[in-house]
Amino acid sequence: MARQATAIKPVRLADVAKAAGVSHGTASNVFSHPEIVREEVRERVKAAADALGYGGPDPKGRLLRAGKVNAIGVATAEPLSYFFDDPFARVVMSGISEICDAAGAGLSLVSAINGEHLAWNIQSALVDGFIVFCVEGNWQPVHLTRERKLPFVVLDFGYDEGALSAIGIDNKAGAKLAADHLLAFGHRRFGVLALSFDEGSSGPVTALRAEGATYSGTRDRLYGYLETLAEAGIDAAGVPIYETGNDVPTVHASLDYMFSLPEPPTALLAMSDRIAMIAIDWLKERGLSVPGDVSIVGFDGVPEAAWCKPPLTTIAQPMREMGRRAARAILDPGQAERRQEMPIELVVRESAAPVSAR
Amino acid sequence: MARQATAIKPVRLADVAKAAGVSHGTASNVFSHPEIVREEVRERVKAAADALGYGGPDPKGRLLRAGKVNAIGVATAEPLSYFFDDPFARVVMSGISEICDAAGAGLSLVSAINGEHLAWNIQSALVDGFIVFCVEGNWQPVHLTRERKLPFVVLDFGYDEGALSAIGIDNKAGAKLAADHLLAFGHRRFGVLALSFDEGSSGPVTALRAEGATYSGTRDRLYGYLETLAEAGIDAAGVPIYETGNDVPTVHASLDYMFSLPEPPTALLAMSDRIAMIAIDWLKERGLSVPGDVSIVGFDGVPEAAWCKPPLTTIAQPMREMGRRAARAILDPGQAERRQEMPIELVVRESAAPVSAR
DNA sequence: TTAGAATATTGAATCGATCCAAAATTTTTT
DNA sequence: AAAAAATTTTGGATCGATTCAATATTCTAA
Repeated sequence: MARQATAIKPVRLADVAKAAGVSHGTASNVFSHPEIVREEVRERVKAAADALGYGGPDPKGRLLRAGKVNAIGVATAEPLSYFFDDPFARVVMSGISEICDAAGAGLSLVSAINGEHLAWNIQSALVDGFIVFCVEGNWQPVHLTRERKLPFVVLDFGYDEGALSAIGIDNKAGAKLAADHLLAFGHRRFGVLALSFDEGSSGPVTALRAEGATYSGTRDRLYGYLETLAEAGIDAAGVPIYETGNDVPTVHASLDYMFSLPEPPTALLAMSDRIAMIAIDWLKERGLSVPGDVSIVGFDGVPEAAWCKPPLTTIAQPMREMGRRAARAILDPGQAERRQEMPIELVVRESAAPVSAR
Repeated sequence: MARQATAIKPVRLADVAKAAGVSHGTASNVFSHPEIVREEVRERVKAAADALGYGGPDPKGRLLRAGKVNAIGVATAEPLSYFFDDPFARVVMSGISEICDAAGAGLSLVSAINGEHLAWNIQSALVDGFIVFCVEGNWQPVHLTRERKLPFVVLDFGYDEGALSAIGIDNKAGAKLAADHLLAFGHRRFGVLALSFDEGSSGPVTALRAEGATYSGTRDRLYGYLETLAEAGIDAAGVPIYETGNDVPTVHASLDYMFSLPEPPTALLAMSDRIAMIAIDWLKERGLSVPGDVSIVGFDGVPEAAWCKPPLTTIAQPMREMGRRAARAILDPGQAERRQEMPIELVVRESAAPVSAR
C-alpha cells in the first residue's frame, strides 16, 4: 500500500455520496449519526468511502458548522520548548492536561520567539480559549490574546493589570514567609538574589530599583523581603541586592559580588528555585556548606527543589492547581472570576538552618 | 471594560462590512491584504470593526478556504500529562518544538486514556499531520491516525510493521552494546531487568517469553543481551530475566527475586533508565554499592540518568534528533522515508565498573 | 475634456462539512 | 386495501471566511 500523503485530490464527502448514489445529507449521517441510516445504505456508503480512500469527515469542514473546537490554547512568547523544559511550566501544564483529559479536550501550544509569528499564531490558533503564560512580564501575548475575544486567563507571574482574569499569587506575602523563616533562625546578614526588574537587566541594585519595575512580581517579592527585615530591625539599606537573569552566569556574578563584600551574608533570599539551586552549587564549590555556613530559601516550589542537595527550603506556589484552575476557566468560561489569588506555602526542607555559632 | 467572553452573538466579518458600508470582499481585504485597500476605506472598516468588537477574521472560516492548518499533531494513548512528565517524551517533544518554532507551526497534543475519546480526538484534530507516540506497543493510535490519510510518522518504541513511516532505533544493537560493556569489565553473573513483553504482564520469565512478544522492542533488546552473553560463553539459560512494568513495585519485585537467588548477579542489564534508577535506589538501600558490588547499565539516555547517583551508564537514543526528524517529516512530507533507524550510543558514566575482587 | 491606464471595489463561487424541514418510503393499524 | 404513523432520505441553507474575474472609480497624459 503506497503512501497516501501525496494524494493530489483529497476525497470529499460529496464524492463519496455520489459514488454511493445517495445525497450528501445521507452520506454525512453515515459518519455522524450512523444510527439513523438504514443498514444497507450505511454499508454501501462505507464501502464507497473505502474504495475512494476517504479519510472520514474533514474536521475543517465540520468545525465551521460546529463552532466549538474543543481545544484549549496555551500561549507564550517563549519558544515552544519552554513547555517541556521549564520545570515551572511543566507542572502547570501537567495541571492543565489533567483537566483537558477529563474533558476530552485537546491542547494547542502556541508560541513564537519572533513577534510577527507570535501575532499570526495567536490570531490563527484554532482554540476555544487561551491560557497565557505571561512569563517575564512580556505582555504582548496578553494583548494579542485579548484581541481574539475568546475566553482567556493569564497565568500571572508578576503582572497585575486589574482588568483581566488572571491567576496569580501574593508575591509579597510569599517573600515575607521566606524572610521570616530565616529571621527565626537568627540570621542578621542577608543577601537578596533577585529576578529581573525589567527585561534583560542585571547587576547590583538598591531597593530604589524596584520603583519603576516592569515586573511587579520581582518588585513585590523584594518589598516583601525588605519590609520583613526592616520590621525585624535590620537596616534594609545595608542588604545587598543583586538583580540576576535567572541563569548561571548572572547568578554566579551575583555571588561573586556578595561574597567579596566585607561582611558576606549568612542568609540568602533567592527569588526563584533556579537561582537558589545555582547558588547552592556555587557555594558548595567554594567550600561553603549549605546550610552550615550559608542558609538559603528559594521561591516557586519546583519539583527539582526537593531532589537537590541539600533539599531546598522554598516558597511553593500551587502550580498544578493553578494550571487546573486556568483550564477550568477556559472550558467553563461563565464563572471565571476577575482574579484569583492562590495560597503560597513555606516548604521547610534542609537548605536553611540556624545561623552557625562560629 | 466588561469581560467579552460572554458575547452572545459573535461578530462576523459580514457584520463589519455592512456597518462600514463596504462589500465583504473589501472587508476581508482590510484584514488579509490591507495594502490593496484605500487608506480611507481601511480606516473606516477598522473603525467599524472596533465599534462592533470584532475579534479579527475567525480562523475557523479562514481555515476551510486555506486548507493548511499549520500545526502538527502529536498523538498518544497516554494521558496528556505524559508529554510534560515523562523524561523521554519531553526530550523528544523538545526536538519537535524546535522544528515547529523554526517553521512557525503550532503544536497540538492529542490524547485520551479512554479509547473512545482517543478515536474522536484523533479524528477531529485540526492538524496537517501526526506524530504518533507509540508507547508500550499500543497500536491503536497508529491505526486511527493512518485513517486520517494525513502525513504521519510513528515514533517507534518497539514497533516495526514495515508498511509505515517510522523513526526508531536498532534495539538489538543497543542491547549488545550494553552487554559488551559489562562483559569487558569481567562480569559473568548477569540479571536482566526487562520491560513488558505484552500489555501489562510482569514476573520472572525465560528467554522463550520473547517469542510471541507484542512489544518487539523488548524482544529485540532481550535477544541482543542474550546473544551477546552467549557469544561470550555464558549460559544464557542460566541468566535470570524478570519482566517489569517499568514502575517501582515491579522493579522492586524483580530485585527481590534476583537477589534471593543462590548466585545473585553482579551485573544488571536494565531495559530502561527508569528501571535502572529504581534499581540503584533499591540496591543502595540494601547496602549494596553501585558499581562496587553491582554494576548496572540502563537504556534510553534520559537526562536524569546523568544526575543520578552514581551517574548511570546507559545506551542513549538520540531522542531530540528523533523528534526533529519526525517534525520535519510532517512539515515536509514529500521526502519521508519508509523507516529511519537512528544510531544509538553507549554513554559511559559511573554505574558500571570492573567486577569486584571479593 | 477625455481616452486610456492604474487602482479599488464588488459580489458570486468556493472551501467541506452539518442541520433540518419537507418529501419519500416503509411499516403499522384499522 | 387504504389511511395513519413511523422511519429514511433528500437537498437547500448555513457556518465564516477568501478568491478572483468583472466592474467601478480615480488618476494621468494628451
